[in-house]
Amino acid sequence: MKIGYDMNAELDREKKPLSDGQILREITDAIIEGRLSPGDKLGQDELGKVFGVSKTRIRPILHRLNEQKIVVIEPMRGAFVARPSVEEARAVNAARQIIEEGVIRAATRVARVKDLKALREIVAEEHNARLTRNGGQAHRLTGEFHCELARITGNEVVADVVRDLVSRDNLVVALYQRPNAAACSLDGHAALIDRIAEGNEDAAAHAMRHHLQDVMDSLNLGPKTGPSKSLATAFAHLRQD
Amino acid sequence: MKIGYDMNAELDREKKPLSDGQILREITDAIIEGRLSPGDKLGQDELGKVFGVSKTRIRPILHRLNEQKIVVIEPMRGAFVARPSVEEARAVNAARQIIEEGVIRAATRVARVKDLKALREIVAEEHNARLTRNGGQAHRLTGEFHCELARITGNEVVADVVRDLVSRDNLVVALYQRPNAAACSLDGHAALIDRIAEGNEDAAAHAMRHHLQDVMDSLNLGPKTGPSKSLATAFAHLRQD
DNA sequence: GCAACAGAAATCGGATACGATTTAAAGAAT
DNA sequence: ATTCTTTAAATCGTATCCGATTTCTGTTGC
Repeated sequence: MKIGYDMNAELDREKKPLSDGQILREITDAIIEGRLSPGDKLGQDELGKVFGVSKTRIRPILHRLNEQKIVVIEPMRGAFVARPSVEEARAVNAARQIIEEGVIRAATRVARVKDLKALREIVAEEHNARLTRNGGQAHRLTGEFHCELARITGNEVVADVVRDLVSRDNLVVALYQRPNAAACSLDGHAALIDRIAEGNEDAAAHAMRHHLQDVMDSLNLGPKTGPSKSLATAFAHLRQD
Repeated sequence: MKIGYDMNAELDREKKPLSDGQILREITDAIIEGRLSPGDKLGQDELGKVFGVSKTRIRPILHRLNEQKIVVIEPMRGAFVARPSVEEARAVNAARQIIEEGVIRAATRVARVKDLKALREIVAEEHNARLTRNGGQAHRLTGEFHCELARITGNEVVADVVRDLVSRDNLVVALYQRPNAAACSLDGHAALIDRIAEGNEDAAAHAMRHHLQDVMDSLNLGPKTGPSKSLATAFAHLRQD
């Protein structure tokens, strides 16, 4: 399809110069929510058309996603939605077991009552989301629990690292979808809070490792290839006709 | 700060299209080795001239450094060498204490004889570098020890996280380094190896926390402002006349 | 009929060009 | 003389353009 300058006439009607962060979020959401499947091509020009910007702004965004391991870039070929291997999925989970052990140990040492309260609040929200069949929200809150745990350490750097890992793990979980299994995370989180409340550092660390391992075991690590969808349909909600 | 005027004359004669990774390495090295001081401006055009490329390739590199917190980017103003505050320095060190505790615990569980050998090898190199008054090399190896420790876990993701943290900490140390103090890291590393060899996970974790704390305490956290140098002199070794 | 090859179309990576914004400097007024 | 205003210079962010590489397609040969 040939594009001309007359198209801008329609676009400026609803001024939409999306920021880089918004475009990034749109793409990541599209991937995590399954509107884009692993292996799908992310053409620079095509994405530029979708978001109404030039590929000049698309390219660095794709590189950022590449650093987050959400997309892969093959030189002179283009960008594609990452197809995380089973080994990679295991590696991310193992990394979380290693790093979040240190995190929960530190959190256990410094946790105050209000911190436990915040954690319990998140678990309660998780419970509600689960009851209302709000899978997406529940999924998000599951990650939020671990981020909040990192926040308890009072260390912004640690929180950032954990957030990145959780985000990456979210992608893995979304791709290796689990039909129903997710309740285990609720019990796991409650157990973690109890161990922290007890001030038992070793027990908390042990519980964390097992909790993450449970999440890993609940995944379906068989070969999974979803159908490829077009970029236009994946971002259909952005269109204005 | 004035720049050199004579540097761009003979650059077009050379045939050296450096890769993005090489340019990235050059800039980070220049910052960590002190050839560029915190607050120095990193002009896109100027850097492009230095490396013989267009600013198109410089910009994403600066953004990557920005994500690593080595440079800061102020919108519509430009990129500058990061000037980490004392709080930020403490935060990075604290993050390492938290995360590397998990790392050394995992490493202690799985370490084999060859792994210990590799660690001792690095310590030996550190010792040599210290003897030959090779401060830069010693400094680099100090970080390499921790990266190797992360590598023992067999987890690439963990290794990447640790590498980022070490790189960031290297910048802090380079900025707040006291003239002489650095020998403590040698003894600290040796002690860490001993604890790992003993298989004593708790002792290893304890030693790691104290080792990192020692490094922190050895810094001079008073206000420190180094002299600004020009980009031309900072990358003078790249010139070929 | 199928495989191999050649040319065309498409797309990526990079350089140049241009408007927008900030910074620096020069000039006028009190 | 100092300060405020205005104007010029520099630099950033983005769009457009161009060569290089890949992929697709149509043809040829066996």
